[in-house]
Amino acid sequence: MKKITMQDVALKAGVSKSTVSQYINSRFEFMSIATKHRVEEAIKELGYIPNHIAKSLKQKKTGTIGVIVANILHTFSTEIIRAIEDECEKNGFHLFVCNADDQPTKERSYIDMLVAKQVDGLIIFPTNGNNDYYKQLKNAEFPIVFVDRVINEPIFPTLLLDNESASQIAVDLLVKKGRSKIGLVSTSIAQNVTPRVERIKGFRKTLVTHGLSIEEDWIVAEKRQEIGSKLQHLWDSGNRPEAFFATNDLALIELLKFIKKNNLAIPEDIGVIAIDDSPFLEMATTPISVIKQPTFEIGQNAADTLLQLIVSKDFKDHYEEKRYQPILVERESI
Amino acid sequence: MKKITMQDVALKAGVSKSTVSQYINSRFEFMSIATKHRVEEAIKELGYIPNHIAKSLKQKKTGTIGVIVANILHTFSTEIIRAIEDECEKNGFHLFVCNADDQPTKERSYIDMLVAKQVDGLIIFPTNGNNDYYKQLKNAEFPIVFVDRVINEPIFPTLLLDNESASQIAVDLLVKKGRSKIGLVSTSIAQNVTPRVERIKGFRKTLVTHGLSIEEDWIVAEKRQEIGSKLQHLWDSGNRPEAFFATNDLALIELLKFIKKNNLAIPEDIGVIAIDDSPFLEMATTPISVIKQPTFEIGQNAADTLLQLIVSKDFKDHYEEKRYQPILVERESI
DNA sequence: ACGGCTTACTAAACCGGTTTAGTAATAGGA
DNA sequence: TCCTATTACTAAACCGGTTTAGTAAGCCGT
Repeated sequence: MKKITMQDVALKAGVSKSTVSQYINSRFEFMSIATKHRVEEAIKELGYIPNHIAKSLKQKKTGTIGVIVANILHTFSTEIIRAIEDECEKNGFHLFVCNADDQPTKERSYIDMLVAKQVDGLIIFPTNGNNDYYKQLKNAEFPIVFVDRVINEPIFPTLLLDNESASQIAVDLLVKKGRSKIGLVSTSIAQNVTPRVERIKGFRKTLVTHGLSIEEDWIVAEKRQEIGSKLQHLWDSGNRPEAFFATNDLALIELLKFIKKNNLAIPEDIGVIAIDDSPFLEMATTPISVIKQPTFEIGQNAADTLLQLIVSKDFKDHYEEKRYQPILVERESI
Repeated sequence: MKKITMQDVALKAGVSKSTVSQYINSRFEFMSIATKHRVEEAIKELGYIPNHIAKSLKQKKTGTIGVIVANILHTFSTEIIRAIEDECEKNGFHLFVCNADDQPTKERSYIDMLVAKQVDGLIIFPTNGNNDYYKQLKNAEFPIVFVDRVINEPIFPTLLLDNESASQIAVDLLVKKGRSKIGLVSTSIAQNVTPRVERIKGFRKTLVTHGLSIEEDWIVAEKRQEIGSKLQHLWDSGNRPEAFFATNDLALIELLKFIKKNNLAIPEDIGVIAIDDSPFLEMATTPISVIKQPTFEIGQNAADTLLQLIVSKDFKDHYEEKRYQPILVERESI
């Protein structure tokens, strides 16, 4: 069935397609009331829907933004995306969301695809394996904002949690509650992922600050599927921490599975604190204490920063990282 | 900075842009090796990235699909979307995902926006307030697949859970475990949302099948924010069920909050079963029994059905609903 | 009455890639 | 040597909306 175009509307209304375009874009300064009504009627009668593809080709903008997430399984990622979506929508932009699964090759092909689709800008949770390509895009003055992770050079605005601070808050609270034997659970740092690396660093620093020794065996940083067995091994060795600090939600899930499996009571047998929240943690039998990221604010700022870059085209040589303060939500698990 | 076009590449390689287009589209049948290499070199040297906008205008297809979710807060929605994404990606399509918040006006404006962006098809979790518009799109032979909810006429393929069966499985299990006083918790049915309505219907039917009376006060179907107080009221009245059946994950969250607030033990003081799962339910102190939807299969089939409709353009007058069997995951909460 | 300015509208070029019909050169067979 | 078919490549129209420069009519002031 034939698609209705402006030409069809023009013929129906007895005007030119330029006039129809003026009408569609609400440019009425030099348009008579009679013309206005005829075009309006024709559009209604024919059920005309504009084709944004043609408009985008001419105007060299699409009103779309690409978001490339390193690992969408993290709850905080989807929360940040929600905020980005809301902010973009307010400004007439829509998102393509892609999940790179922490793979640089996947990330690269997504960047290519999104650039080919002429997105107006990108928000990337970078995997850290495409640094040269990021530079090329910088040279091409393509608008990008990084979120959650830092790359080797600050060529684009970068927004992320103050990770060391988050760890410090966690350890400070554990110590305050009388816990001095503290373990840490993380997903793998093999790829040098910023939050994980920084959180472990913050953990170590704060232990030292409290005059506590660092028990290397109590730091579990593995692929998700291996966390459980590593924790079991540690537990069975007899030299056990009194509490665990999980550095993200996926690590927490594995930790809770381990705790369940060993029939441990929280906080009697083992204390628990984690970074990132979930609705279920609040209503667990023992509600879990967490350190939240201000995900809404991060997402909103990321979107605003990108939209500003898109409009202004004002590219700086370097950008200062923007760090966000973590938020303690103290419940009953310590 | 000027964007590189095929014309630029053609000039650099000493060929026409038609030749470059042939190269880009891997049409080498009538192309000499020398030409091939010259074009390849030029593309590499200039860093040419194709503009899919121009391509889409000419070919009248964009390789994008719109997904409009009625309420993205439901975990199963995001699981279905993940499956749709995976399947679309295999076939070279990408998604715009929009959240209608159960509002027909929002849904309508998203449909307009996505059609204007020339998406090749739509997957909609329909809100039930745009039935005339769906018909217009059917008449225009625009490819659509509905998921999770049924509208008044079967004009597009529709995939959803066998909701009554899901409720039956829940009630059957509760009865089997000796529970005869059973309450139900749901989010609001004010908008006649298919799953909620059908699940309550299935609940009633199965109670009757078991010779159990239907206690109207024990059926709580409210806006999410009002569930807690309604449950409290019911509980305080003294006439209490032995177990609750939550018809979706958001209702379950409110139920668990209520249970927590009243310091009730699961399953000693109250039994719990719900439709839809979450990682945390497995590792709760009392792991919660659930009835899962085969979300991956539903999503994959929805994507395949739409892609087939896009390619074949074979529109039928009517379509049979496709119902998916629920899956019981029996844990310890009954 | 005439000239200049404003109003109302329009023709056609453009955005960038696709595709089709056309052209030129070459090779092979009669 | 000539004719036909194939190979290799290209010019230009097209997709649909935007935008700019142009045209015509009318109004106002001199």
